[in-house]
Amino acid sequence: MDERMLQKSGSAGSAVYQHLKQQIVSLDLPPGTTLSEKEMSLTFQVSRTPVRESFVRLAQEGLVLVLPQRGTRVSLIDSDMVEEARFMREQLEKAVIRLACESFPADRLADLESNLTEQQHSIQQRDGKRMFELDEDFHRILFEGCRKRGTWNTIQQMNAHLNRTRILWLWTDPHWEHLYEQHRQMFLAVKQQQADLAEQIMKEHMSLNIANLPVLKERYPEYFK
Amino acid sequence: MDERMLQKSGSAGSAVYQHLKQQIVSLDLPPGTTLSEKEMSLTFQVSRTPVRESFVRLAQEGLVLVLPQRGTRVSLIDSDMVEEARFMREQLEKAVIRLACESFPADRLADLESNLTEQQHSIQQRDGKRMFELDEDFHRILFEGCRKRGTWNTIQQMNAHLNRTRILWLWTDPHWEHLYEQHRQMFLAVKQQQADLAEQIMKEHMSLNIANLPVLKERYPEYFK
DNA sequence: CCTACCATACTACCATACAAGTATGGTAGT
DNA sequence: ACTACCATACTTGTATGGTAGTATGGTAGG
Repeated sequence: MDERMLQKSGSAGSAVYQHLKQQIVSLDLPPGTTLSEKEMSLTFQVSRTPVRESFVRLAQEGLVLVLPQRGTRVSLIDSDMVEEARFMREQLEKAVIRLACESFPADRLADLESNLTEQQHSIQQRDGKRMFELDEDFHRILFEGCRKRGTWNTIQQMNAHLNRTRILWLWTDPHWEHLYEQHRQMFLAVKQQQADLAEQIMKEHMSLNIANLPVLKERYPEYFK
Repeated sequence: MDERMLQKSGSAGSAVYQHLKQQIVSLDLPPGTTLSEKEMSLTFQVSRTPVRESFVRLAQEGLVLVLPQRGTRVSLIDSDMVEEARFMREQLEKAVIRLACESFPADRLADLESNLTEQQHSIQQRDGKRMFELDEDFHRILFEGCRKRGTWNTIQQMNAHLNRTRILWLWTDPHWEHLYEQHRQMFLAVKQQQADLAEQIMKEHMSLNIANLPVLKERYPEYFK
C-alpha cells in the first residue's frame, strides 16, 4: 500500500476499502469477480487484517458477498434492488427539488450553473467518466443545498446497484445530451421557483434509469442475479 | 460468547455486532458510552478480532465513533440526522402507503390486522418495549407488502438516530393510544384504498416524531451532539 | 468406463503478539 | 507553588500463525 494513499485515507484498511469500492462501482471489478483476502493482501502490500476489514465494510453495503470458508466475490447486480434504488431516488429527489424551489442558497445555485458548464465541456470532449461524476455532483449539490447531505449519503448505499447499471447503459448508448438538457431545465426551474415543473422533470429524469434494464440483462447476463 | 448465540448469528463477529447494535438502539448503552475492544472481548469471551469487526460495522452505520488510538464510543444523537431521518421516512412512507392503497397482498393485510390486535394487547399490559417492536413491524409489513424490503432496510441505517429519540420521548410521555389510533386509521385507509387519506395520516404520523425534540435535548443534554 | 473416496490446496475465521499513537499522573527542576 | 517533562498504562492499528470448513482433482475399487 502506497504511503501517500495511506495518509489520504487515514489507515490501510480505509485505503483498501476506498480503492476496492471505486473499482467495483466503476465496473473495473465486474460483478462475480472473486476476491480472496490473501490475493488482495499481496496486491496492496498489506496484511490480511486490513483487507478483511475492507471486506466487512463492503459486505455491509452489499457490494461484495462473503461466503464463509468458501470465498468472497463482487456481488451480482440485483434487478429488484436496482428498481428499489430508483424508487427511493425518485421519491427523495422529487421532495428535495421541491424544497430547492422554495429556498436555495445563492452560492450553491452558482455551483449548479458552473457544473452545467463543465457538463457541456465534458460532452464536447466525449469524456464519459467525467460526465458521470458531474451528473452525480449535480444531484449531490441539490441535496446539500437543502441541508440533506445525510440523506444523499444514505441513498448512496443502494445506489451502488443502480449506478452499475447506469454505467452499463452508458457503455451501449451514451445519451449525455438528453441528460444535460434535463439538468439544465431543472436548474432553471429551481432558479425560477417552479416547483411543479421541477418535480415533473425530475420524475422523468429518474425514470430514464430503469427503462433499458431488460436490454442490459440480455446483453450482460453474467453480471445479473 | 455463548454457543447458542454464535450458532444463531453464524459467526462470533456477527453475534457481537447484533448484540451491541441492539443495546445501542435500545439505549441500554447510552450515547457517549466508551466501549474499547479489549473490554468487549472480555465480556463476550472472544478475542479482539471479532469485536473489532463489529466495531467496523457499527461505525459504518454511524452507531459508534472510532477515534484512532484514542477510543471508541457510542455516537451521540445528531439532531440534524434525526430530522433528516424523519424527512426520509416521511417521503418514502407516504409513497409506499400510496402503493399499498393500489394493491396489497391479502395475507399481508391480515398480518397488519393481527399486528393491530397485538398492539391493543400490549397497550393494556403497559408493555412499552413490545409496543415499540410492533410499531416497527407495522411499518415494515407495509414496505414488504409493496415489495420494498430493501428500501426499508436502507432506512434503518439513519433510523438509528431517530429511533433513539423516539425511545427517549416514550420514556417521558407514553402516548401509545394516539399511535395505535393512527395505525388503525392507516390500516382502514389501505383496506378501502383511500390513497389521499392514507398519505395524509401517514404525514401526521411521521410529524409526531420530531415535535418534541427540543424538549428532549433539554432533558437529556448529555445524549445529544 | 464409472463411481466412491481421499489427499491436497484453497477459503474465511479467530486468537495472539507486536507496533504506534494518546491520555494521565507523578516527579524533578525552577 | 508552578511548570515542563517523562514513564506508564491505556487505546486502536497491523501482522501472522493456526483452525475449521469447502472445492477439486487424482486414484483405487467395482
